[in-house]
Amino acid sequence: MRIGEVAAAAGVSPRALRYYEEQGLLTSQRHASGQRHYGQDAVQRVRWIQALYAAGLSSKSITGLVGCVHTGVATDAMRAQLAAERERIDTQIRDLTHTRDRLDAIIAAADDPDRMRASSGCEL
Amino acid sequence: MRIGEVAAAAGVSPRALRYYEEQGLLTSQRHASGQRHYGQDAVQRVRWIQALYAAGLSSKSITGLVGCVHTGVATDAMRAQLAAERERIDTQIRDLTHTRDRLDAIIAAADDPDRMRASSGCEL
DNA sequence: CTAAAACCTGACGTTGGCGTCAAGGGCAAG
DNA sequence: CTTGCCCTTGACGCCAACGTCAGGTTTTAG
Repeated sequence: MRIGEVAAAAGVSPRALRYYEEQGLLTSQRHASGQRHYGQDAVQRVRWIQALYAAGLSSKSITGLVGCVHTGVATDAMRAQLAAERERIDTQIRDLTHTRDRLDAIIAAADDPDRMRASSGCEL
Repeated sequence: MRIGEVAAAAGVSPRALRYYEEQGLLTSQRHASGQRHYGQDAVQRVRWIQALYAAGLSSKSITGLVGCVHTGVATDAMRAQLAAERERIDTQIRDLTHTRDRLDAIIAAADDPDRMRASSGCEL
């Protein structure tokens, strides 16, 4: 697959894929003319990278995880990083859940004029 | 309370509070000399603002919500925005949960040499 | 064969949520 | 009074994940 195809399939821009390669997150076979060529699994890999970005990991952290899984070898430092990131994400999920619940309370108040008036300044 | 006290209590910098005021997220009483003065509730308000930032809302979105709750009046547009943000956060929670579960699988593999070897290239 | 579409490298632009000086004013303690 | 900490505004700095433009090559469709 060429870069445009992979980008379209993964829902990102070609620029993003070149950036990932620059950061060491994604590799590609180069055709004689210099054009990049990817295997089918590149799409899943890009989606996974996107998920990790969405979870707040930096390029450097992702590089570590990629190297870990790629080589099939996990050092203690890698295991520690995996655990740390996992905990960070877990905390983030709890915080977001709490925020969502508070938003639900505000929405309930906004849908009910009586409670809206009664709760003036309740949350904010 | 003065700006430094509020900042310390909320765990942010005074600079952040001035920035919030600049964005219309936070108001303050001004003393004759120009110094800002806040009520007790400012701390909770700042924590709430932080939670919304952490949930991925922009200053402009937060301004809308603040205005909504502050005036005690919710327009249809405000209700729509509240619902939209709530859904965004809910989706984000599901995505993060999925990412965390995949990380868990990788961690399990990394802690078990046999599965580590067997799953070479499994997720990535 | 040719023209459009897709690709390349390199480099500068963007955005948001502050950090960080710079230069000065105010106020309680010793 | 003065020392020192906290406050003010204004302005530039920062960083990451790309967007975008320039200027040139390659591949593909007709």
